[in-house]
Amino acid sequence: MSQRPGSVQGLRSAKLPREFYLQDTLAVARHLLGKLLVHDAQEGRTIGRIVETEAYQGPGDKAAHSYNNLCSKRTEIMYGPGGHAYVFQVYGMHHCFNVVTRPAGSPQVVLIRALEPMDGLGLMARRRGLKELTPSIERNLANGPGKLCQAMGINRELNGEDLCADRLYLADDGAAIAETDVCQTPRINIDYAGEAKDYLWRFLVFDNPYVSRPS
DNA sequence: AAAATGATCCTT
DNA sequence: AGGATCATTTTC
Repeated sequence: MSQRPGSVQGLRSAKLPREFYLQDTLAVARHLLGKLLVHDAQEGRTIGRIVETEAYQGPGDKAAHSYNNLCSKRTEIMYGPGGHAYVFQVYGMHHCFNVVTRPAGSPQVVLIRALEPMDGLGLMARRRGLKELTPSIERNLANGPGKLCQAMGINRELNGEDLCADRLYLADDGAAIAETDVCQTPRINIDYAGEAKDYLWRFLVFDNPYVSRPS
């Protein structure tokens, strides 16, 4: 079954414009819920709907890689303009995909933590090293930052990628998450971050089966 | 040059 | 609860 570029399952979808990413980081994290993440790779197209995010708000945020304006080879992409990919490797084996927010000079990002698989599920399963696709496996395809990168084929080669271009981008297909369906919790695995560990900067869709951890 | 540290995932 | 596994960062 073929699909026109710019359309998903028959519905027209619009790529998010640069201005979207320049907003306040908490607003970006909130409004990325329900949006589509699209990767057009050589091996095929994969699409997932975002159901969980975390905001990392720059120099004053002890959990952020850019805390204290730390700028290194790894973090330099965060210091550029919003709307670019920040991809890094953790624990030597997993990748994390972040969206850079705010104008240049303000090193803030939103970590994408979980997706509901929408298209290219076979390819996602193959990349994840899974043989079959049961509903239970489908829920485990992209319910974590490392797993979604593996399923979507996102690695450091895509670090710095312009999300307003055609390879890797986010899109709005008209689906909206109601305020009453948005949960906020502390961020995951940042116990080292002092008082910042309690900030409610994780956003997830209430009762959604594709999140990394239930609300 | 060497040691420490993970924005994770999988198995027990 | 613990181990895998290694790039990046921090410390000597």
